[in-house]
Amino acid sequence: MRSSLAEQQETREAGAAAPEPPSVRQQAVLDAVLALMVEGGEQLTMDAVARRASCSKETLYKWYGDRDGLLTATVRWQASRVHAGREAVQALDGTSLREHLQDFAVSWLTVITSRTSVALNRIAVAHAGSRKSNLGGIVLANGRFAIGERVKPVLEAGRAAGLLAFAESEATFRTFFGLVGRDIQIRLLLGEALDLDADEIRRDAGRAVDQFLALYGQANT
Amino acid sequence: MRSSLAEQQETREAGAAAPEPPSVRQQAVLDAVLALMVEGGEQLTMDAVARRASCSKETLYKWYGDRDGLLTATVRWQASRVHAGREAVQALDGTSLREHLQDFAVSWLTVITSRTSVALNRIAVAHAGSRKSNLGGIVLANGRFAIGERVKPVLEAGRAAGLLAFAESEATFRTFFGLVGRDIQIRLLLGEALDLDADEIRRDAGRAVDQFLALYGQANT
DNA sequence: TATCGAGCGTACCGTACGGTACGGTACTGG
DNA sequence: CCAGTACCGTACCGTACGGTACGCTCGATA
Repeated sequence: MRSSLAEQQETREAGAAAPEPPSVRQQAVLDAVLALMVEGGEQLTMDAVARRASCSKETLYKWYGDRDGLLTATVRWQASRVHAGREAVQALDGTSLREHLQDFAVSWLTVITSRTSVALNRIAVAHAGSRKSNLGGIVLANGRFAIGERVKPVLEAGRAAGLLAFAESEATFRTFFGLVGRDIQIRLLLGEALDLDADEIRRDAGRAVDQFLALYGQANT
Repeated sequence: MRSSLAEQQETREAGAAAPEPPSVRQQAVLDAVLALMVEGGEQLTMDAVARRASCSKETLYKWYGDRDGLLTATVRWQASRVHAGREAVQALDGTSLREHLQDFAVSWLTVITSRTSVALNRIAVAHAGSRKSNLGGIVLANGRFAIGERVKPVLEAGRAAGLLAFAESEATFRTFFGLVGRDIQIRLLLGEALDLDADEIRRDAGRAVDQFLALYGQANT
């Protein structure tokens, strides 16, 4: 865990860098890629993408260089859509802290259980095995790390308000992350068909927040 | 989550079924596959396996039918090695409960951070995308579900001894699972290079057990 | 020693897929 | 009206890889 801190930083950098926003037509192409990924049946070949997007392979290569470039652009494109703006955190009381955490938990669960996320993560994981162009880094940067950066200020505001007690916000966030996600993501990635509906997600999130506050909360929560 | 319970059962069945134990020579072949997976550099092609194992492709096809069969056999082979015998749980006191949980946490963290597990899970995840022969099911059955089945009796014994309070052991185990694993597995699968040494694992496990007991423990723990 | 099966090494086949080339069309600016 | 540009569709190339065929060696059995 020691050796990787610098690398995480770099990863986050790399993932955040957006070379240039795709044109409308290009977005359509990337959406076609996403659609193919989610459907999964088709083999996600350049031919399939071109057919699906009604464009020529030559154009794909012109725009994205090679297959990896296309995949990378797709991952970035999806990432750019997920980013909800990070609102500034002001004064917190017990209720609003709980609500914030609940929101994070719900939106995180919603994301990781979505067919898009599962498909994208599968691609990225598979890719991480064979090196070159780290999709994994981008996915991490825009998923796990992005939400971490959004949650930590809330935790710190909670601490400042005397609602939470903890030493390192990173470690504390990771506990929160574990309580929320548990075994869900790995089970989905490995092909299990658990589909949580909005209600179950809300209940799950609620339980996670309760547990988190039981561990880190102070008196008046 | 409702619809998948029967399927989980089935998955577990499927994963547990061992058709026939591989001969020594066959084990050597499977070990060669594992080695290639872990090294990752090579492309895990049938040629590569044959070369590495010093056997002919024809033999591979004779023994395993096709590439999928080989992969499946490899996953099962690795699984068969991980299974530590499940010792019967007798009377627990606070200390021995804590020790048991600590052991589980340590061994789980050790497994999921091992290069073998990461490589294997990558393969299985990639495979889960394209259907057919569910490696994912096997990995789940022998990883996540197997440890669940071993932990739950301990939890129940702890409850019987008045050391723990909870309603469903499955849900309780999942919380434990989340507290132990947090974001580690997904980060590793996505290619991050965090390598925990034995010491960090022990500390991590200790923290997880502390937190778990804080949530579910009764007085005298 | 003759026979046989198991299995190694190598050569081979078919195909899928990444990547390139090119002709044809529509739109834009002069 | 004429370049020039962008891009679609299709045909094509090279190669990597799954799967098969075959000759050869070696150890076991009679």
